[in-house]
Amino acid sequence: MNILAELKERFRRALAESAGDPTDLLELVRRAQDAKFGDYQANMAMPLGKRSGRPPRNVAVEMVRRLDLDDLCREPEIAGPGFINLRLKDEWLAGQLSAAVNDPRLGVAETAAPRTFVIDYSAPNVAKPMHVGHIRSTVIGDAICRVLRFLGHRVVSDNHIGDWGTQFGMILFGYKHFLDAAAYKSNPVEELARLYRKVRAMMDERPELNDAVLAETAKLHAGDAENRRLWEEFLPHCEDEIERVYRRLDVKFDHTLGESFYEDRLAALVERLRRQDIATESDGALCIFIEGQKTPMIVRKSDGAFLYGTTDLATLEYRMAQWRPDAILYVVDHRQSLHFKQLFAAAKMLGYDDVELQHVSFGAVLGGDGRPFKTRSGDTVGLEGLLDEAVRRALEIVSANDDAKPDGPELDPQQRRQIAETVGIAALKYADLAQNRTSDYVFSYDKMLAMTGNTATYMQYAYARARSIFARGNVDVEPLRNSGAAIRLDSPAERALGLELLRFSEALDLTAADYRPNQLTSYLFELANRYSTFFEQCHVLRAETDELRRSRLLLCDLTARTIRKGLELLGISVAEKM
RNA sequence: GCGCCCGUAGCUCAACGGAUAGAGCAGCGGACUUCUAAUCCGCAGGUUGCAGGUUCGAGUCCUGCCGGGCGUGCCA
Repeated sequence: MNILAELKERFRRALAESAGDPTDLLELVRRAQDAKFGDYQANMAMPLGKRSGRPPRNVAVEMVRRLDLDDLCREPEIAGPGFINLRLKDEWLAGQLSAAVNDPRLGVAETAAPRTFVIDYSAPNVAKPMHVGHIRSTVIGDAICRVLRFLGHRVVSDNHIGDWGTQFGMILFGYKHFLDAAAYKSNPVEELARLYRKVRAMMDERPELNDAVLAETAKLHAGDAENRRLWEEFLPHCEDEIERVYRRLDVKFDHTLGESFYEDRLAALVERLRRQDIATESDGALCIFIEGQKTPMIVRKSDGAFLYGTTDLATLEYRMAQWRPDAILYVVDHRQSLHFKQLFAAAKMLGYDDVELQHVSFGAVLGGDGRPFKTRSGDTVGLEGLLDEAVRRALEIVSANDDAKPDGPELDPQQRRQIAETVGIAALKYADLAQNRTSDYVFSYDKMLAMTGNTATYMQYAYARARSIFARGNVDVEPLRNSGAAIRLDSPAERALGLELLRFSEALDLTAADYRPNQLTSYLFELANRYSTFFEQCHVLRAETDELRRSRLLLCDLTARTIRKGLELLGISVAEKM
């Protein structure tokens, strides 16, 4: 059940008699900002009054008279200039919760209008080790995939890795001049990473090396046998390296079609662009000039080489032909907004105007000096080191907490390590997911690895506490769910929790609408918060009556399942004990 | 120069044109003989960068200014 959708439907019927499309007005039905105004509110009386020249309060009164809400709401109240405040009936809430108890989807319906999405995210340069800057795209993109899929959309995730650019020129150059053969043999990934860093550092000191590195890249692109052979040898190692990180982050892709996959399509594409007069020559380069934009998108350099815009255009064509998507999302940091503007404009010129092309942008990660975080700067925080640090911190807290349990520790060292891995990685992911800002943020261990307050840990803890009640009380949850036991919402804490549980569907819709996982983190935080209050105030196992005990157990069960599902959709897992 | 993004509590951030701008962290004060205190309850903290404008209503939209970030024809 999506309460908001149901309320909108009721208002739609009430508005049916008035002329015009009520869609905009229905957007003014929303959750109450403050609980003292009720559960939901409708704010359309003011614009309607304006439109018709009548006092908004009169409009509101008439609206209420036309509304048919008796089954779900108490008598609506009109307040202020014409706000219509709605308070849901406890019996109706309880009935909806009972329905959710027996629904594997927890009351969330699949969309009536499924779409096909291609989602482009993560996309690291595989020739160099992943660093902290890669987290955001990977984690946000993965969460968007999971949410859209759960809502019933078709999702194709595609990791457009950088496997064909200058970075390979750098390791080719490094391999030819500075290879430690023994190290390469025993751990190729590490040795390639070392070579990358070494060449990177040397280029900073001696710019004249740029030409030599570019020459290696050019030879690769031109089909030089040795460079091609080496590239084919390096690539699997590079992919192993990123795959290890993805496994640890629990991130999977349907496809990994990197730049090199499109290499042999570029010449034909560019030729077609030229034939269709979409691209024209300027200063020796082949350019697409876009209306209203000063700088063109260059698709072929004056030396004949193609650029990443060319590859992206070829990639877009391939995706359109292969998957016929309704939307392609690019989860990439905001610094590339001009590039995407150009790419999307060029796609339109090629006739792709039936597809939603979205740059789902986010701010860059800055170093401690406030400068953009770059691999080349000496103090790079490698992604794996960051994961290790998160897990290390989590282990300290897990151990301290377990040691402090009233009946003594209940976790063995192996369990503690597993929980620390779950909690630590979750903290890291959550730091990115909880943020809406497109502005940059300064890298900070403390911020990324925080485990108190609005963090994944808080929700995982709420989950573990809810689950432990069933273990402690020896309650078998399946029969309880099937028992048809009633849910009671007599106390404020129970009612607040129950209402929040029924908002899951709304939160997912909000998340999908603007591709913003922070809508889901906010919801889960609020839910865990309501549960924590409930947990303090309402004793479950020692409830006054058996009926109340069963009702509260069902609330615990629903809370646990909703938190687990919500976190799962963010790519975060839970632990049964913490 | 031009373009895009951002200025909200000490810090990090929420807020779909709607009511008295909300959280977390940090600070202060309470709550573990009671289902896990990674928690809960309370207090304090704001001229939403500045100045105009549009609107019944502006943190949100428009204009100008100040401050910051990013991008800007042959890197990705």
